[in-house]
Amino acid sequence: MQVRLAGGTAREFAPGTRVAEILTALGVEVGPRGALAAEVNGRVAGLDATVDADAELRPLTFQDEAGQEVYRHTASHVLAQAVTRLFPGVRLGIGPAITDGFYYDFHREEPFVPEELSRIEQEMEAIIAADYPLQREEVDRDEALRHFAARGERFKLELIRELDPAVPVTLYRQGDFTDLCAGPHLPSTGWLGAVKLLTVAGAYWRGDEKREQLQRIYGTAFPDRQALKRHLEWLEEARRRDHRTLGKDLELFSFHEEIGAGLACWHPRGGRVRQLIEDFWRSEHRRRGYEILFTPHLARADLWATSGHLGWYRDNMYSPMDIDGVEYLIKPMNCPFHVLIYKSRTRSYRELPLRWGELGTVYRYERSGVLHGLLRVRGFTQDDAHIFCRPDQLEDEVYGVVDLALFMLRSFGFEHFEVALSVRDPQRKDKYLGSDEGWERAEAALEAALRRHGLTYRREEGEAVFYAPKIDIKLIDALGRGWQGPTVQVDFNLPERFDLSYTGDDGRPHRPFMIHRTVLGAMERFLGNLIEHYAGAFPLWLAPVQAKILPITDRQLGYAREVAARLSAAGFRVEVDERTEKIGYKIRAAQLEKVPYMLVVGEREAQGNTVSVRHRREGDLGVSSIDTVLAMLKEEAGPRHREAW
RNA sequence: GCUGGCGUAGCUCAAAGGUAGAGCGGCUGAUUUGUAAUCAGCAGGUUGCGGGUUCAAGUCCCACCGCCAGCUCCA
Repeated sequence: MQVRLAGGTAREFAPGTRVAEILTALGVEVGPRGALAAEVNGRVAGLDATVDADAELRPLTFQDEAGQEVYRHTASHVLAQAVTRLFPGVRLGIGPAITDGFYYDFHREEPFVPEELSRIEQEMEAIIAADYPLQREEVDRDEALRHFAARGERFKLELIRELDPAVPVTLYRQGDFTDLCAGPHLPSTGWLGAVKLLTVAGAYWRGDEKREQLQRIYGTAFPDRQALKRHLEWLEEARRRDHRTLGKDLELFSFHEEIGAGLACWHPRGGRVRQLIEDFWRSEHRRRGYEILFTPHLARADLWATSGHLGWYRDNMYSPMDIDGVEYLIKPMNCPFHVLIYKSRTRSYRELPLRWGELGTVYRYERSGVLHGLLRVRGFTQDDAHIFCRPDQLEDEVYGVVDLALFMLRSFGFEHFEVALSVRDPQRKDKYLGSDEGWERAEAALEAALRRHGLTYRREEGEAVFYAPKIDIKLIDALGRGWQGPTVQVDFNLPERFDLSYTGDDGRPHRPFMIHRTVLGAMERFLGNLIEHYAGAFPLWLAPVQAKILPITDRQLGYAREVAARLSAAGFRVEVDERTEKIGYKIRAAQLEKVPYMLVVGEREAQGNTVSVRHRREGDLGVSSIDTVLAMLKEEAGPRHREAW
C-alpha cells in the first residue's frame, strides 16, 4: 500500500504496519517531543494503530491542537487511575481533554479537599514514572458490561448501553486500571511530562442538573516543567487582569450587597470611560445612518404576551408589578418598543431601511450562581439596534452591521475574531418560525455578508434559535481568550406577531425583514472585557485620567494648575497631585493608577514654561514645551479625541 | 438554582472558645523634596445580617445575604 506524508512523498508499506513505524520510516521523530499521534486520512489515530490501505498521514505533536488533546486525555486517565488507587470506593464519570487541560468526573460521598489533590498529584507522578503502556482492546458489549458491572461503575454502564451496538466497545488498559474510551492515547504513561491539578468543582452527570452531581477535578499537562510554568504564569497574568479587582483598585465600578447581586454602580472614573465609549458609539452610528431611540423600562404584560416573550423568555423575566390593577413587567429586551415605534404609522418602501439604535437598559433574571463581576449581571445596557428593511436590502444591511461591528471592535484594540454562523437544522425545518424562503434568504444574506468581508467562519447547523438565524462574533483579547461580542439575527418572530408591514411600489403591503443586532454586546460586559484586555491601562483616548501634573514642591502648585488648565481647555482629562509628598511618591501613585502621562513640574519647568514628561510604560521622556505636549497628546489620542469634554 | 469554599478597618491579611491586631490607604503635623513608597501622631470595627450553644463566640451550630471556583445558562 502507498502511504504519503502530508505534503511529502509517498512510500510503499506492508498493510498492517503501525503508524509509529511508518512515521519513523518517513523520517518523522516519534516520541514525547515529536509525534504523539497522527491523522490518518484526516482521522486522529494513535501511534499503535495499524494502517491497512493507502493513506495520507499527518503527524501530530504537542503543537497541534489534536496532539494536545491526545496528550491531555491520557493525563486524565492517569488522574482517574490515581484516584481509583487512593480512593477505592470512587465511581468514574467521564474524563476528556479540554482547552488548556483536562478533567475527570468522580462520584464520591466526601468532597475532595486540596490536601488530597496534592496526594493524587503525587500518585500521578508515580504512575507516570512507572511508564505503563496504554493498551487498546476491542471487546463486545456484554464483556464490557460485565467488566464495569463487576466494579460497580454504574456511570460507565450507562455510557456503554448508549453506544452504537454495531461498533465494538474499546477499552484502554494501563497497569491496574482500565477505562472505557474511544481513544486514541499516548503509547505509555511515561510520555507525560509535567502534570498539575488545579481545582475541584461540582459537575452534573452528563451536564444535566436533574441528575447526580459529581466532583470534577481539573488539571493540566505539558511536555515539560518549563511549559507548565509558563502556563501557570499565564493564569497568574489573567488573575492580575481580573476586571473585578482592577475595577475596585481603579475606582471604576462597584457592587453592593445592599443594592442586590448583579447590579453594578459606575463610579466617576468608570463613568468617564463608559461615556467615552457611548459617545463614540453614538457618533459612529449617526455616521452610518442610524437614528437613536429612547424607550421605557417597563411595559404592560400584554405587550410581552404579544411579542411572545411571556411564552419563551419568562424564566428570565422578573415578576410582574401591579400598577392600577394592570400587570407591568420590567423589560428584558428593547425590541417590542422599537417595533411599536415602527408601527406608529404606515411605512413606505421608500423609507427603508430604518436603522434604529438604543443604549437600552434591560433586566434579566440570572441564577445566582452564574453572576460574575461585570461579565454576567442582572441589569445591563445593551448597545441594541433594529433594522427594518426590504428583502432586497437584507444582504447589504447585514454587511453594514458586520462592517460596523468590526470597525468598533478594532477601535478598541481587538484584532482577532472567531465568527460563527448559526443556521437551521436541515433535518428539522419544522421547529422554526417563518417561511422556508424567508430562512433561505436570511441565511444566504448572512453568509454572503461574511464572505464579502472575507471572514473565515464556522457554519453551525441547528444552532439557530427557533425564530432567527444569526452571526456571532467572538473577540479574542490580549491573552488569547475569547469573549462573546457582536451578534446579528434576522428575526422571523416579531414581524409576524406584530404584523409589521410596509407599502411596496406595487401599493400593496409587504412584510419587512427585521434585523436585531448588537456590536459591543452590553456596556457592562464590554467594559469588563476591555478592562481585562488592557489590564486596566486604557489607551490615551479612553483613559479616565489622561495626564497627572506632579509638582515637585508646593512652590510649583500655581504653575501646575496653569498647566492643568491649558490641557483641560484642549479637552484633556487631567488632575494635579497637590499633596505635599516627594516626587517619587506621586509618581508611584500615578503609576499605580495607570495614568498614561505624568507631567513633572519643578522650579526649572516653571521658569521655562515646560513640563518634564513621563510615560507610564516608557518612563522619563525629558522636558517639552506645553505646546509640544499638547500636540503629542492630540496625535496619540487620535480622531476620537474630544475637544469639548 | 446545585456542589465545594469564603465573608474581620477603604484594601491586603493576623487573632486556633478567654481584652479584635498589623501593613498599606485616610486625616493632622513636621519635612519642600527631581522620576515607583520621608518621618511622627491620630482616627478608623455591633467581626456580612439574624437566631442558637456556652460562664464566655470573630472562632462552634442553624437560617438568610453576598462573594469565589465550577456545573447549567447567556449580552
